[in-house]
Amino acid sequence: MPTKTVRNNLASDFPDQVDQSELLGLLGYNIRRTYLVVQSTFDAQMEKLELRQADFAVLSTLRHNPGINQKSLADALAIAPPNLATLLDRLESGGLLMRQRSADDKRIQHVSLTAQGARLHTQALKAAQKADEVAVHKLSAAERQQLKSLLSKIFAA
Amino acid sequence: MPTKTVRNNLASDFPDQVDQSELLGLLGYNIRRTYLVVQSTFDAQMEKLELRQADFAVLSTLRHNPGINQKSLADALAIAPPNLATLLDRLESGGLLMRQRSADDKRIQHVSLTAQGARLHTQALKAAQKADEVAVHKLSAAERQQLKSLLSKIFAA
DNA sequence: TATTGTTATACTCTATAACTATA
DNA sequence: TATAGTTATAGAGTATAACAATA
Repeated sequence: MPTKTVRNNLASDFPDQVDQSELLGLLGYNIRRTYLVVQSTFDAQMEKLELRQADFAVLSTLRHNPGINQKSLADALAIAPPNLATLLDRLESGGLLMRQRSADDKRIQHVSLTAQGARLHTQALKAAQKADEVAVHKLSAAERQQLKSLLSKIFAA
Repeated sequence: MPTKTVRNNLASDFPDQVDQSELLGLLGYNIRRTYLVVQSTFDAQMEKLELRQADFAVLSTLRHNPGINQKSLADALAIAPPNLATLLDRLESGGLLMRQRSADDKRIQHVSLTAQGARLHTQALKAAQKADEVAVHKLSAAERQQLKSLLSKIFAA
């Protein structure tokens, strides 16, 4: 094999030799890289339903908390209120949810899924579970539980 | 205490009652929420150095792989080449790194830190380690190692 | 023809300021 | 005065297409 060929491949072969030990020693970097993988797996599974990550989080929360107001929804999902407003506009236009002004306090909007929204949530949940399965298929059930427990210690209030 | 006050606080108190069990049952969502926390902790620590997450990843990789080419750097850090090009432009303008056209293959740029870049990297590493410490302070040393090991099973090739 | 790197561009996500209507 | 929600907008992050230079 000619030396030239080896030299030509040097650039693309280099990645295997890249020393990333410093970055990989940082938990934050491991979480970042894991998030990138999980995110793209999720998006791939959810593509056919035309739902984004935040959309699914909203559908799921509405399914289990019908009539929740937007402030609570925004807080629970860590979405800024202006961004939630436009997200809800879009899902409402698509017939997935309804907003109802509170009679007690007319500032408040109560949000609920429509029947169509509930049906889509059922499908979306399956897709999300499938994405989870694809992303963490290398982990045993015990390891998955362990990972969830460790992560929740970091982000829980 | 008047009933009215309680009713006024209902909206903001609702979050504590929000049922998020479905979302929290998904590992992907746990990783997403953890990433948000870690990211903002990192940004807070790195703010005074005016470095973004990808900037630090580049400085770290250059420190340990001087003369690496942009293709390898892009692959190693999962950054798209056009985005890496502009990122390097910015760091080069700031005097943190140098690009040197390869003599063997004039398509290739070899990238290295300047002395100033190396000094900034040293400070940035301390900030990154501090951010790690702040984010995962609730975890024991054994748990941190365990978490790192579980995460790397998900994102490693 | 294929590869490295660049430019231009667009799209999504996120953050902030200012406004309304209600309380 | 304070809060819920909205509008408008700006910024950062990411992705793609097209190109120049070189192999």
